[in-house]
Amino acid sequence: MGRRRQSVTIKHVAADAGVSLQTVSRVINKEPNVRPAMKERVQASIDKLGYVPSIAAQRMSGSRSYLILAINDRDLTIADWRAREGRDWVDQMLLGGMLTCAKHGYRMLIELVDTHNDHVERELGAAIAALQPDGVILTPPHSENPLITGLLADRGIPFARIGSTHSGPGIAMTMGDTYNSRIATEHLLDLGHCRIGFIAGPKEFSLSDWRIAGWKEAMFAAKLDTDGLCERGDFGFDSGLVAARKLLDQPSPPTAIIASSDQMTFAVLQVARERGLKVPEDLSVISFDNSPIVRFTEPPLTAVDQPIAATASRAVELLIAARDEGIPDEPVRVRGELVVRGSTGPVPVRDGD
Amino acid sequence: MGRRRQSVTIKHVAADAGVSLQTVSRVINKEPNVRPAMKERVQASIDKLGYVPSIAAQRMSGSRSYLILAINDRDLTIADWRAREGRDWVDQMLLGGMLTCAKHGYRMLIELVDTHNDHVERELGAAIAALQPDGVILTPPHSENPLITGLLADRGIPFARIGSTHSGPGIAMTMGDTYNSRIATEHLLDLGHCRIGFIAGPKEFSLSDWRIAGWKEAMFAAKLDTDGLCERGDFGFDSGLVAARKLLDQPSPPTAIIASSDQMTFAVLQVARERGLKVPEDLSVISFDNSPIVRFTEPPLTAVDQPIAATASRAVELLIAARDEGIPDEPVRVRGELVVRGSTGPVPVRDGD
DNA sequence: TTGAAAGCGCTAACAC
DNA sequence: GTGTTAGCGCTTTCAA
Repeated sequence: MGRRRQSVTIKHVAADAGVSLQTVSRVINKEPNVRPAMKERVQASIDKLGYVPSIAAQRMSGSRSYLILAINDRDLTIADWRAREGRDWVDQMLLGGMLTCAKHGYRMLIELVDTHNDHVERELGAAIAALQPDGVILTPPHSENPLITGLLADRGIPFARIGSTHSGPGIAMTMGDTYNSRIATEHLLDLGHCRIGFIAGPKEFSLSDWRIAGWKEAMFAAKLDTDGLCERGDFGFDSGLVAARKLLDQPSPPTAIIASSDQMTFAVLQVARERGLKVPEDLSVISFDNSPIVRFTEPPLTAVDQPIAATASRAVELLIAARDEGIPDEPVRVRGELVVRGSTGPVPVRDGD
Repeated sequence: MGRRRQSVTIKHVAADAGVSLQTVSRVINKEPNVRPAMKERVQASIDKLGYVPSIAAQRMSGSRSYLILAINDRDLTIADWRAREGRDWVDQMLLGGMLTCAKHGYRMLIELVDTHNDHVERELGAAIAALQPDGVILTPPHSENPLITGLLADRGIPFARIGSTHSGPGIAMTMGDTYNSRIATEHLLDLGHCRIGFIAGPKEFSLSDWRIAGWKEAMFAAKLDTDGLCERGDFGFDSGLVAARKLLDQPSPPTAIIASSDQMTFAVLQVARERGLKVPEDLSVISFDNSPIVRFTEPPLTAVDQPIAATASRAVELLIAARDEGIPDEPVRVRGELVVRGSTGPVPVRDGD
């Protein structure tokens, strides 16, 4: 195989343009203090020779690595991939992240890290040491893992915490969970629903409670009661079954249910089917996530779309800008939207009312 | 921000262990000619200090970059991501590729390249120059683009051509299209079907014809006629409609149809619905791809599963091994399998027969 | 505004 | 078996 060397290096360009390496470097990095004529001459050589700087060399000499690391939970991600149930969280991150990276000459690299592991630090530390990324994007549940945020802060690497509003190091970002939950609730209120149940996610995720807050906000604004209308699940199907049954077993059951994940919403659908409740005639249902499959259920689900791509894109921009401009000290909010499909309808008229 | 330096370098380890840099390097790279006791001492220092080599530095010194580049078609990939229709081609590549990379201390990086572009070479050349990957995975339609394969061959970078059996540079790999198509056909033959239609992909993809070949093999083996039973589409829904109508408009229409993509299969389903044909009672249908959504149609589709993860994983292994062992000169086949669901059934008994 | 020198962290080549 | 030297391609000093 033989050792591979860069075919065109900064030296070739310098020789071709008849200038020093330094001048070429200045042109590459768009530094000031280069006479336009000089700049043009160097650029011409660059184009002629098809020169592209080696990021390894750039990184070596203490400059940027042009790498952004997107950290995802290993087990969750692999489980999703293997399940092949159409969840496209990773794809949406790539869509938003990669394209924005490309715009700035950066690359995005996905790294799977096991949160529930004693060696989180070792794992992440190794990735950092090996890759020397210029920025890191953390997704839940990593975003609020102090071992991880601490490590990154120590190393002085800019990072974004998606799904976290804590103050502290890094860029706090949310996908507008409170807002999203509120507009979902308002959609149901507009349809005349008064008893709106909510199936929340687990406490470990901050966003679980933000979503509850959005729902309560809307309910309180409409002067409606929320007692007994909130159950918790773990985002999974089975937990959704339990929660849905609890909600619908009440003497005065909800006429609409918002569930904090697609899987839990599927569970609501199943429980409704078991009890002969038609969706949306007897029960309206709204899902969170809006992953591809929600269009293939019967009926297709009205769902809160998580703006994953937009958030990843914004994160990349902020991370790249962090070098020169620092990071915002307020949480950055990227709002989602409600996609109305067939699972929500007017409140049913109750027999005997 | 200040320039970030590696916190623990090979020097620290060398100093801690009281040996030369070279010895540490030898231990890292598992080279022979290091006395076990020495090796142990060095390893102890590595562990103690939590040392991880910088891949930038490794790459700089003419060694490996520990990077594998997976090239995908830009437009197709972005369109899939935006459409959010659950196609998980990229995820499956990551699943197979990333995990196998990780096993060997490599990383996989996705790069989007526009095939139908004059600057393919410039685009890919830039990625190569910037990243200096140790290997490249090409997917259709890049796999058979001579501009791309030529460039890679020139640069001496090992690469895998998925979906290509051409001889020539690089590792030719297939996902067993002929075989897959044959077993799909045989499944239908076992169910008693004799008139089995086939909707192929476009000529630009070699695999289109391999699939036709597999279907014909099975049909010929069963001494059945294939005349007028093969139409071509472009993998898209609309082309599937046209093809399905042509097939079903015949005086003696097929009782089963195999379509070369999920979208074209959906089209078959729709045409069947239009004509009041029940699936699978009146018409059996088999899809290629087995992307997540095929489980959500009515009925769920019997489908040929493309072993994307397994192929990516194998590609990574071969690419990493290429450095020391060279590449296989025969095409590497990774076989898919037929996933039987609800869209295939016994041949219908025709009225009046 | 430009250039020269030093060094980033590591490995290949060679010496011992 | 182990150490020494030189150099990868680039950017950061600093000098002119």
